[in-house]
Amino acid sequence: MNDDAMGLRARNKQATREAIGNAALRLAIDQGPHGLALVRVHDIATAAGVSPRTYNNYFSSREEAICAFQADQSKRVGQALRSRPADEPLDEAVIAAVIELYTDPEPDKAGLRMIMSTPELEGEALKAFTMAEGPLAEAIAARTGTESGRDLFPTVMAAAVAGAIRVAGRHWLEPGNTGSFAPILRHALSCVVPAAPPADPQGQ
Amino acid sequence: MNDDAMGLRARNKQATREAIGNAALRLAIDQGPHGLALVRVHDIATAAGVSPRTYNNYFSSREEAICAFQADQSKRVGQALRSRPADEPLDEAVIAAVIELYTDPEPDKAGLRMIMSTPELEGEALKAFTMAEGPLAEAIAARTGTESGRDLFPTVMAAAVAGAIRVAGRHWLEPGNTGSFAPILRHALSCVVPAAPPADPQGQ
DNA sequence: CCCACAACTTGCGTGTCACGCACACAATGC
DNA sequence: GCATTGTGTGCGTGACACGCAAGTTGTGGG
Repeated sequence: MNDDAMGLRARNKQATREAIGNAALRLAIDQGPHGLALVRVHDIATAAGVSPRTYNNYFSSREEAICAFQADQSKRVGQALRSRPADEPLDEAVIAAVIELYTDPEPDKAGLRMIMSTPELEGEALKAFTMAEGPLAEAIAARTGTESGRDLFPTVMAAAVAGAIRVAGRHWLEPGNTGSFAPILRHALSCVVPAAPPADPQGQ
Repeated sequence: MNDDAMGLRARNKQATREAIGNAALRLAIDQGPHGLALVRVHDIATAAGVSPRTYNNYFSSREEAICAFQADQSKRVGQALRSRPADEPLDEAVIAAVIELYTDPEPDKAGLRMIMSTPELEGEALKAFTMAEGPLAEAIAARTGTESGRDLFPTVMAAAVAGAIRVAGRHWLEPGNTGSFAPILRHALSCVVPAAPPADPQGQ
């Protein structure tokens, strides 16, 4: 998938980035949402097998490193929509793409809970989710034909979809939601995607 | 409006908070989006007439101080919706409330541009806009009757509206948009608010 | 196969910052 | 008036982001 057409350099770079991100997230989860200040840069770097100086060649703050996995996930939403069949209606395509992306591997609940219920991470978490908007808006515009008159539509819809994903995630984390992520996601998306017939109106 | 029923303490506190926020924003605008690192805490505190230590009794980062005005504005969205007549349909009420809030005093374009086009401020800016979601969701739920089955609807719609406001702001700042904020805002909101008949489908 | 070039990692030094702590002072309630 | 509580301020500390200048490891041409 990404082994070819990528030199050794690029692969190593990707690997270290993921190593640092995973180390940061793991350490943060270990300390819990109330002990984030105890996660030192030195510990993250050591756990990832790099020097502290290298760590901040990749990330300029602990928060950014911890939320990196969500940021990378968000970047894939546009691609996911583009890989849907071209004749599929926009609403169905968006819902299918998002659900597919977020259920192939179901998100790590501990990680999601960490970044969504830690006040110090709120800004970076929002940045991470918002990263879906740009590519997603372009993918939507590509489908609708980039109607210049309704220029705002793709961008606004992308923002709405990103927001729905975020809200669905928060809802999924609430105690008592032990089921899978898919139905919650579908329900949330059906609130903002135009003319989307919810297959399960009862949702939660 | 807030002079009565608020002790001397609370009023002073509010005043210093605004003083620090305004000073931070003004200094940031002076340096421009590329010189944010040159805005020192000491300068903000001095400009606001307080000590640096007091500054960070109110804000724990320069970014937070700079974006404070937008955060305070966002907190008023819920209130704005609640003050709409109860018999008004939800879609019209939301659009009217938001437009009213964002055009009574039209937003300061320099300030908006500062917080929306400075990468280092992205996280805090998103936090500021997102602060509208909680109160707004409650206000929406109060109108729809807090249907427990479609529990997600108010939250998702609030997120969509907040996103639309943010996108509209970004669009308004683009060079060439010299008109007022209202029509752009209306156009953006009509993309996410259900069954909203756009009075001007051509928008931009 | 070897070599020059570019990219990446690392250690060090520096300026800035957030925050705990202790104290002075103003506002509040009885 | 007086005790209490909340707020402003100075100082000290620990951590961090980042520029700089090596050393080290991939990359591509001859």
